[in-house]
Order: sequence, then C-alpha cells, then structure tokens
Amino acid sequence: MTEPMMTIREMCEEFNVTARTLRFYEAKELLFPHREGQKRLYGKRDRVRLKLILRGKRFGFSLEEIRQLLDLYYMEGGQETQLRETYALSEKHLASMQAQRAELDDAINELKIQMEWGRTRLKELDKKQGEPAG
Amino acid sequence: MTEPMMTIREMCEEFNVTARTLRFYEAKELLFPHREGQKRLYGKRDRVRLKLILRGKRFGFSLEEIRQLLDLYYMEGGQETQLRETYALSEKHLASMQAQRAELDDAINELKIQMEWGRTRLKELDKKQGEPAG
DNA sequence: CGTTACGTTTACGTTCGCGTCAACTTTCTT
DNA sequence: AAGAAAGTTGACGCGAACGTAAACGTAACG
Repeated sequence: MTEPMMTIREMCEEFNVTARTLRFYEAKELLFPHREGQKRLYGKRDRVRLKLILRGKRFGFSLEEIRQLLDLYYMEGGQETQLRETYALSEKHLASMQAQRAELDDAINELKIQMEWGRTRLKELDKKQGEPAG
Repeated sequence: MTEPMMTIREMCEEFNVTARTLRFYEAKELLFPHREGQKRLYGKRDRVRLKLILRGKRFGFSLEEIRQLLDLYYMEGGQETQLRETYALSEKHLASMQAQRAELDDAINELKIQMEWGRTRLKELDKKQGEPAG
C-alpha cells in the first residue's frame, strides 16, 4: 500500500497554516514534500514533522532550533556518530523542557495566588454594593 | 527607609539584558523607572515587572500581551470595572498556561520514548563493536 | 583640564516569520 | 475553447524585538 499523500491545501486545512508557511518551512529545510511534476505532495513523514514544528513554536523555539531537533524524531541515516550527537542534543532539549515545566508550574501557582487576591477584593466590592450607605 | 534604587547598568547585570532592551521596554510602557535628572532609577516595582516580562517571554508571550498581564500583578488603581476585566483576562491567561503545561508534559513523554529508542540502538552498536567479526 | 565612565536621545539597520502581490503553468469544469 | 481553481516561483513588504552607531550631557578621577 502506497502511503496516503496530501496536497498543500489539505495540509493547510488540517494544520491551520497557510501555503506560504509550508513553502517557507520547506525553504528553511524543515519539510521535504515529494513532487508530482511541479506540485508538492506531503506524506506521513511531513505531517509528523509539521506537527512537531508547530508544537515547538508554541514552546518558544525558533525554527532553526526546531530544525535541529526534528532529527531526533526522524533519524534516517543511522550513523553512530550522528546518533550520539543527536542523543546528546536531545538530553539538553529534555533538560530545557523540564526546566520550562518547573518554571511554568511556578508561574501558574503565582497567578493562582494573584487571582485569589482578586476574588477577595471583588467580594468586598460586592458587599459594599449591598450596603445602603456608609 | 527609602527603597533601594538601581541604575540601568546594575539592572542589566542582574537580569542579563542590555540597556537598549530596558529602554525599549520603557518605550513600550512595560517599565516606568523614576528619574534623577535625566538618569533612570529602577525600584522594586520595576524589578518585579522585569522579572515577569522575562518569564512571559520564555513562555512565548508577546510584549504587548505581557504589558496587559502585568496589571494582574500590580493593580494600582482599584477600579472595580478594571479589576473585573483584569480578572477575566487572568482566567484566560491561566487556562492558556495550563494548556501549555499539558502539551509540555506530552512532549516530554514523547521525547523520553524517543531517547529510550536511541539508547537501545546505541547499545546494539556497542555490541557489534565488541564482536570480532560477524 | 583632559579623559574616562556612565548616562542620554535620535535614528537607521537587522533578523525572524511569515503576508502579499505578480506573473505564470497545469488541471479540471462547463 | 474558455474560464475557474489550484498549483508554482520570485520578490517585495511588514511588525516584533531588539542591535548599533552618532552625537551629546555630566560627573568623577588623576
């Protein structure tokens, strides 16, 4: 069974990006769609990569950082040296994500405290609203 | 006791940013240092705000988004309407951060799986290395 | 008194991540 | 045959977030 291919429009709809974006990612060597004549055809590999690209962006990574990290998920050339380098890079990546997670937890907790404060003050304002005068 | 003020250089060193960045944030109304003649003096309020700015950036928020959110942590004018708006905004912010946290957890888990794979393959390569000839 | 250090404003330059034409080909539809 | 629809490659544009250089103020040091 030949793998299911998608046109650029289908990709755009599925991932909610523009065609310009997909061509841009290709120019930056983050995607490598096949060609049928002139036209691009995106297979599973590219869909996986695009998903990871969009995720990476949400975590604040630059496209260049993402490009390097993509090899972690799609190691095609099984060279030992490259595998070791990739593995080392992935360790740094993991550490960075775990640090970000810890910071995110802190930020969430702080925000919750602030919101508790806000709720308290809003309740006070509601009370004053109910009082006739004073 | 008058609060401890810092010069722009001291701020740069403490937070590892350039003076240009601090002036830029001021132009964008994220910081409001006091003035001693011409010179800027940063107090506790600005240090807290800068810390939050840098954190926000790490989580991928734009400076404009951060500017709005800063009011959550430093609500000076206690207007009820503004308080309600600020609170509503903070709820969205919280939701966004929690979503990001969930996604981050997923990404961390996936990466760990990938790394497990990498370790396995590296072990296999080590074995072959040990064998005389196959 | 010069110069060194630290500060200022103004303004143009740069990189990233695309948006937005323009001009053209290929393919489907009527 | 004649659009319309979907694709292509340039190439220029743009906002965000600063970098960088010029030209200047002022305060202290030797």
